[in-house]
Amino acid sequence: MFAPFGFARLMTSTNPVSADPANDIDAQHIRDAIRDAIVERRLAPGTKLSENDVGGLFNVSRTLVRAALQALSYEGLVNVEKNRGAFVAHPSIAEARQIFATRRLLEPVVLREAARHIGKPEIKRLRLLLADEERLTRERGASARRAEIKASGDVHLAIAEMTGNAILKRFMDELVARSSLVIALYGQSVVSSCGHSEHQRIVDALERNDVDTACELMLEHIDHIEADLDLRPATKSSNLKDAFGL
Amino acid sequence: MFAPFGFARLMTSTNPVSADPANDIDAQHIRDAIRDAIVERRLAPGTKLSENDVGGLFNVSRTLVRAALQALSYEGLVNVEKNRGAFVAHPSIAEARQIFATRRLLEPVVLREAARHIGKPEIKRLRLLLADEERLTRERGASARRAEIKASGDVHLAIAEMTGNAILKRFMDELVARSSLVIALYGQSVVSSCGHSEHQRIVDALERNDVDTACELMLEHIDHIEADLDLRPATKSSNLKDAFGL
DNA sequence: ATGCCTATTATCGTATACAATCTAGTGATT
DNA sequence: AATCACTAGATTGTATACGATAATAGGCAT
Repeated sequence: MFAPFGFARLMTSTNPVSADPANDIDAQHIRDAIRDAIVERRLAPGTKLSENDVGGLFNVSRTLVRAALQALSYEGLVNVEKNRGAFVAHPSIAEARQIFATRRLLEPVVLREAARHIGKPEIKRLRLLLADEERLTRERGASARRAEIKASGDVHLAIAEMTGNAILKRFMDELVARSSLVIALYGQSVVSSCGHSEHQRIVDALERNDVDTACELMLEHIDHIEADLDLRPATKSSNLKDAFGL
Repeated sequence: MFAPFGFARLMTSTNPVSADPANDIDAQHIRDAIRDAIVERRLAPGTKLSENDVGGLFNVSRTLVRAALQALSYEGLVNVEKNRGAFVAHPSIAEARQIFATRRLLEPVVLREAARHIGKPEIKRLRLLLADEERLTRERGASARRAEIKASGDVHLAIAEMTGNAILKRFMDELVARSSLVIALYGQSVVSSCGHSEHQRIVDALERNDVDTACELMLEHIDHIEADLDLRPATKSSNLKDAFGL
């Protein structure tokens, strides 16, 4: 069987790999490519990631693909089922709630920690990200939509990076990536036009050194994202929907 | 070259593997064995984990060993250097500080979250862990010492588990494991006789539902652990020490 | 037509093989 | 004596091969 449906989504359109002469692709490269594809929702939750098919796309053996999939499994973006294969994670409603619960717990901590290291240049960098995000909001097309999703996460990650704490940053990496998966599954609106202005207000508060307000806004922001999800206890149709949508 | 120095420390003494008939060892098994060895400080930071040697110990091929080492690398317990091999992590002073800084940020959050789910049975479970810990404190010998180290971490992990949040729990898993590594490297006293009574007071506070005090005690506890470390900027001897100690 | 059983095929799990890279040791040169 | 160059050995990186497991399809009985 061939890659069942547009597996080529895995590749960024500007980066054809087949017949690439200087082709030094390693496991990390593959891992990043798959993660980007998942986070930008080019790969739907539940999609099977066959070792052969992925390897074929990148012109590498299963060995490297396995390494990449194993790493992604550790990040919670991929589920590896023994003797069955790897699938793009398909978080349950309980997991979805847990991911957002953890964000509500961690983001204020991150924000306060970041605030201690934020000065003029950091604010400037955040403003640039916000500008990017806003520009994408106004553009049309699927590609802009994907970029917007990524940009929205990047704001949170940039703040995490400003803590200067690599561990904290990595925890946030995981949470943001998995959130994207949850939104892909349970999101209702195309979201984030509201999300953007909220980011802006958070940065405004940071600029005023008003960390308490920034934290409150952050919590509201997370609440709004979660409110846009349909986390009701699985109208049984979800099973059917999977069968068809896939 | 053979396993340079008592590589057999990797194996738990009660679990001989060679010539084991029902020998269904997988990557996870190896990963756990190595992690336990690191956390219980049977393997010194910086030790090279040769794929051949480890594979030989478990009677498996390099394939499984590589998978295990890769997973451990993601947890921060092992550093994999390209084309050079895997080494038990040897956290720098900066990393050590970061690990404890992150614990100071996270543990209060974890504690408050856990407190919401803690009732009589949870307190009872913690008391049991404390009893174990105290018993080990009084026992003599290296094996009791190792068990004590593990027991001390288990108290923190049990609390994390009581949050009911698997993600948070995993974050704490990583932090506690890496802390053990830092203590192995920079610890001065054999520690933890003080640590135990501090755990006890934290649980006491939890039992009284006095979460604020529990958090304060937790922060003091972490401070005490860190205070026992020698995190001065590297008397250059550390390089020499490696050469000899290994 | 439905359900159960078996044979086939595809995919994964692990070991092995070979190529690329690093390390150590030897000897020549300054 | 110290440094550099080079070769031999060991170790890792990646591909491939083979056995094990699970999904699939076809035949038979009900």
